[in-house]
Amino acid sequence: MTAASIAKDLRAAIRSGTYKPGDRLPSEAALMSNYGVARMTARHGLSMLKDEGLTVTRHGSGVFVRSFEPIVRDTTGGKADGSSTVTAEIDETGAGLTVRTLAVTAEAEAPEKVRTTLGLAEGDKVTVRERLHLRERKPVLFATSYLPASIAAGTPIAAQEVGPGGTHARLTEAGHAPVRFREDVVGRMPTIEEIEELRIEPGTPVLSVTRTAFTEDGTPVEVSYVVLDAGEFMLRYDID
Amino acid sequence: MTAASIAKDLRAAIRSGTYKPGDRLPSEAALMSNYGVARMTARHGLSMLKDEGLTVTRHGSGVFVRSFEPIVRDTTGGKADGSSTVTAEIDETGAGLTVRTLAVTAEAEAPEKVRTTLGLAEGDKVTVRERLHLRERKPVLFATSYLPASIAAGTPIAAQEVGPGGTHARLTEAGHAPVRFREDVVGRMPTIEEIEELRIEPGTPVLSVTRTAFTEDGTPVEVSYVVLDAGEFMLRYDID
DNA sequence: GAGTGGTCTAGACCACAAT
DNA sequence: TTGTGGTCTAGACCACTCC
Repeated sequence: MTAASIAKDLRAAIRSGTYKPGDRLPSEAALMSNYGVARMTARHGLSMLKDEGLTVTRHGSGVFVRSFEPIVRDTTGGKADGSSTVTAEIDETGAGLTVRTLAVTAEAEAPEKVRTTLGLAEGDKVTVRERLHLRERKPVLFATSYLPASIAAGTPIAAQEVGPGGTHARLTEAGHAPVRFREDVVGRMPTIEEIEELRIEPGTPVLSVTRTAFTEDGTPVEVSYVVLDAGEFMLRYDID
Repeated sequence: MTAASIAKDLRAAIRSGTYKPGDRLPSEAALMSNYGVARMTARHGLSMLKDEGLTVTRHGSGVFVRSFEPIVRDTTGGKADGSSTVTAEIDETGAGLTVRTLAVTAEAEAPEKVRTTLGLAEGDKVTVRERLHLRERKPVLFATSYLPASIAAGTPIAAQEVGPGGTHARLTEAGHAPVRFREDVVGRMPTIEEIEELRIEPGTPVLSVTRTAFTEDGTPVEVSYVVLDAGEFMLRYDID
């Protein structure tokens, strides 16, 4: 019962404010002598806090209390001016958040899942856009968007630079204005790839958002798979 | 590097379908002899998968591949008929999901956070409702709602049974129809209390939703703090 | 009873940080 | 150089599951 009780004590101390965000917790050696336990037991106690997302460990320097200052990703229904979620994100946080377009493929095979969502036939091609959002150099969001190549190929959507207003503005110009959106949100632990790509701290989940855009007549024109570092974001939905 | 490589091998085997949801992974003893490592090393490899939410361990019986079949919590903007999110949840999943009202307090002190959100003065009382949602006996969602006692006290909202249509129907009858909602969603690891209350598996995050309901003139009439087992839910938002 | 995971000990060597 | 966390070994005892 000792590892758990070490964790319990430290957790209580963090909650009560004895240790504040950024503070260093007692070292493994200190816990060993304070509690009279073996090193693996002290470590286990500390690792529980890490798995709860309460602390971050810095090799060679210590275990520190974590802080949470989320970026607010505001997804408002109201403004039907074509301003996308992406721009909303940038506006919200100002200069701190930057977007990097990683890759654009004008015509690619559609994965099964995408084909079903977009209602495409086998063999139909899609335009793929991959982008990464960074906050102060740290990657915080990774998104892959798929659009029917029959709509997007040959437009700026299939180019590296989409132009002002983003893909939604281009879709509107092409007569496929997206007016309804569906976002499916799940929370889960990151895959190894996501841990590397987003440099996610142990004990931090991701939010996985599947976003589908529909035109007025209900035709899906874009599906995006967005993975966000849950330690960096709050999703805000304003409804009705 | 051995614990990590055991995890890597097993992870790959799970992804490729060698081990399917519900299947049992090799025991610690098997991994010890297969990889020629000490028990703690084999355990550490397995614990990585658990922390990723890929597996569940059953004491005395083995380590098993986990499955994910989410309840869809549909939060549609459209239907302005007073049907609440709660009923939507029930409708979605049918008989599997039940709601239990844990406690109702007609007049209570408002926590600082609640007072600010609802725009109350110090000393103003609130009506508090706590409820728990269960899926096949397992608790999956815990919610605490706060309403100004000046509105709710003396109405069925402050009673154990709110009646048909829920609190929103009662608010509408009382001339405080909630028509706009804000949901703030964050993902994080559960607290110890949440792990116990919702019986959350290790490696499973929670979704924490702060929901605020506003009347036509922008007055907040209810704020709810909802914690969902992320291993059980998908949040769906239909926008515009 | 045999097999499974849960916890703990006591010690070793390594890698990184701060000084 | 000293102190920090990261990893691994070899063994012990316990608690739970299934036959």
